[in-house]
Amino acid sequence: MEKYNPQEVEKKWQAVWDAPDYYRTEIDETRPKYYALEMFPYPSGNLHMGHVRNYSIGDVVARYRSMAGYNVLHPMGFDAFGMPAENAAIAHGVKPSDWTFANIKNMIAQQKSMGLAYDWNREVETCREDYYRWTQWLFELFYKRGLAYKKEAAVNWCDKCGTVLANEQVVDGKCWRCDSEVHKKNLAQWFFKITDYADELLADLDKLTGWPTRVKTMQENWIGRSEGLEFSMEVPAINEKISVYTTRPDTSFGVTFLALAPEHPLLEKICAVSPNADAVKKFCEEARAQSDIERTSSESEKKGIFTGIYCVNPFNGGKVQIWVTNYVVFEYGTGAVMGVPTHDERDWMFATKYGLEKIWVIDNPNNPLDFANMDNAYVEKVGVLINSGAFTGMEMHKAISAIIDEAERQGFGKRKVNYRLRDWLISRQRYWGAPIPIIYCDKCGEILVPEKDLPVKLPEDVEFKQGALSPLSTSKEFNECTCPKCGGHAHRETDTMDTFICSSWYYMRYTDAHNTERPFNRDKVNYWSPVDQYIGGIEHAILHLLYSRFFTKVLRDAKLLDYDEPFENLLTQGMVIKDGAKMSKSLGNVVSPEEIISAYGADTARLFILFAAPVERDLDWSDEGVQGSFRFLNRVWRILGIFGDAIAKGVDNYDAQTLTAEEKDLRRTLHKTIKKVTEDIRDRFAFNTAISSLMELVNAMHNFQDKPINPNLARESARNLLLMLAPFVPHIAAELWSKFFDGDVHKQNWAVFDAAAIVEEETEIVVQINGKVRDRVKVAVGLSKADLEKLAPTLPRVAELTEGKTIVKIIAVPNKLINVVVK
RNA sequence: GCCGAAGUGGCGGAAUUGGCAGACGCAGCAGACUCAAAAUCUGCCGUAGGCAACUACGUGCCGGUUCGAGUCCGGCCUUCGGCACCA
Repeated sequence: MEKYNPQEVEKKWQAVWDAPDYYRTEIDETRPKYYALEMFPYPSGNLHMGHVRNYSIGDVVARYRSMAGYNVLHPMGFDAFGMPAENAAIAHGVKPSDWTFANIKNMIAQQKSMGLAYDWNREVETCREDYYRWTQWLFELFYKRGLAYKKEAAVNWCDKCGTVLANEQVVDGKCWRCDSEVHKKNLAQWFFKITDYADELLADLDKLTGWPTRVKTMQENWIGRSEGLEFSMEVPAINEKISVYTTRPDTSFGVTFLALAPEHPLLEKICAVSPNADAVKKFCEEARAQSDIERTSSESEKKGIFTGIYCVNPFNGGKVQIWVTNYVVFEYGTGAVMGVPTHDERDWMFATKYGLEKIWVIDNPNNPLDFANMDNAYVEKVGVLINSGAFTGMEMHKAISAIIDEAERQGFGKRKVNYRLRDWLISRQRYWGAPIPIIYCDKCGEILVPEKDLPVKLPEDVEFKQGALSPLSTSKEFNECTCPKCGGHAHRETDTMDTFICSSWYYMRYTDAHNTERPFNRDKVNYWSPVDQYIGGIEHAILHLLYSRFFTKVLRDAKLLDYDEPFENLLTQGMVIKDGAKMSKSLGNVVSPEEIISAYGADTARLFILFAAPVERDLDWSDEGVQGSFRFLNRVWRILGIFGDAIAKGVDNYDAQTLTAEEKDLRRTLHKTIKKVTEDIRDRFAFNTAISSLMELVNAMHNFQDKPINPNLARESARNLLLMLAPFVPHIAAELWSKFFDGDVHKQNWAVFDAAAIVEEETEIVVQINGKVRDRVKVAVGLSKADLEKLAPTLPRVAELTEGKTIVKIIAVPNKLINVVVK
């Protein structure tokens, strides 16, 4: 047989697979469905190794399921709106659309060079009118359901990107994309009301048994649910009430001060009567001038100023000083916090610094506190109330609900659940995104663009200036319009939508990619969804995965679909690193997929990347490792060449009893491998160990390279080896299959495991003395516990080593081991 | 501080249910083939001692449970990730 030439083989099969309907997928009720999905890429222009890893994993899953009898949906598309296209326009004067479509074309060619089994008929590009039309339609759906609203707020602004950002896009006070510091700006912006779904987004994490706990924990932290009491305190001096939120109502009798955020709206009235008004105003201004990083760091010094005004603790009538502080966050809770120095560390520090009163209200009954000599707050969740009126003597957890009940009975407070999660800011002051379909009429105000007028198309006569507000506002043609209601003068919203909106529903569009009446048909989306296996990077643990869950729940409530969660199982792949660091241009450690594919072929690249590390862990790139994978494929090629004549002579159904002992060993290895590879792919995504067992099988076949082999066994082992290789290395598997077998390897049924083949008459068991391995013996399979116990002392090695000692007991595990315990 | 994950040879990693630690691969060493090289094939390859059979030690650290622990329990250490002035 000629030498393995990957370039030739891969070109040949890619041409076959590129036929228009080769991978066309349709609804088929006769087979179970399986939706395999990799996170669609941003069209940067070139695939990197992270993509290669992502798609290789997805392709194994999809190809395996297809051979295992499932009707598999495996689509691909492009998350095509976004900043880089616009930056290219600013830097090089190219149109963002030209730049994007050229990149997509290039990336599709690269994906095809990997031999991926996608149904390209369903391809989605979010920047095309036939897609963003429905993104706008969905915005309108959210709007009609009261889930899209515009409000003025202090929002996150990135100077470098020239746009606002969602909270999820601010990482450690910096922009997720360009890493420059984000600051607050007051702007009127569009929001999606994700907080309406906070409770369900949290509760349904329990349904996601196929998700890594890490991701679920991250979402749980992000949503940040807490239960407590919200109650109001009278401020007699201005005849107003201030609302406060606490998760520790049991400490309510220990309140000695009230801390307000500098943004608190009642401060204006308080200042009007405060003897200290000028200093308070100055303090607020200074605090608000601080950056977000300074404001929210727990290391920053806690500062405050007394307003000179008091409020009343409704539980005991106590007089409470009102302070303004730099550490209370206005956006969370009510922007006002009750100060209990004795049972909160931060309040203790603050009260100590400013000499405020400390009242102990909880004691530890197991280990009473020495109040006179305490130098810290008591914050353990063990205790009994003291100094707390009618609640004195009550266990603290009981007291929490009793005190809430009392506040509700008296009408000054109520049980309250709070979330850290904020509404999703979706406006962007950028060009290359889906325009928000809103018109502002001079007379009628804010109006949705009528459905028949969608899409609101992106204009081309715009200026891309760095730092300019909303490029769309520079297009007069776009900006000026007439009111769809009264026909009068109106103008358009010039912001576009966050691209995370586009990516929140693309996996639904795949199920019905060419629908011109709706985003997708309900029956089709219900047939294919949820996604059975979603595969992507951990960096989307919160952003994309939380937004998509939110979208699914809203669309369910709008009766567009009938399930609660979009992604049944989630696999988060590790990064591809080299020399201990993420591949990056600045470090000069980038290995380009094109380079590897042209040198060794896509099959080698896929095999190496799947073999070198478990999918969830980071993968260290190794050029020697790649060569090892290439060697293995050559080995496969060679042994099948050697087996060639035998394979041709063999038949598919034969009596395995006619095999020699050595041949039976090979057949046993073969069927053990079928079992292991099947379970590793199906149940564990343990591709590395699946491949290692395929290597062992090939090693076992190699034992016959110089010996005659039973043709039937040669045929059986070659056949199953190729079936198992097919999902991992599709080209070489297809080529070798076509040499020895009929049909298309990828359209065969998956390898069938024969339990009878791995049955052995004898098995080797381990003989231990006091838990240490001292011998191995061959015994009949299934030899009973009692027989093994009887056998043990008769073994020469046991007799030798136990001489002069007493056998205390013998532990026997059939087919595994005997352990002789001696003294 | 809270929550989560991880720690095994020179390296990537395996050991799925408490039962032979180090599968498979990489690197390395030795040999075969070759005029030679590449490719290929064969063997060795945790540490220490020993000519060897073998023995002792060995899965981050300390302790425990068990006939038996990489795996279970208690207490730490280190690394990575998330959240964090959230009341």
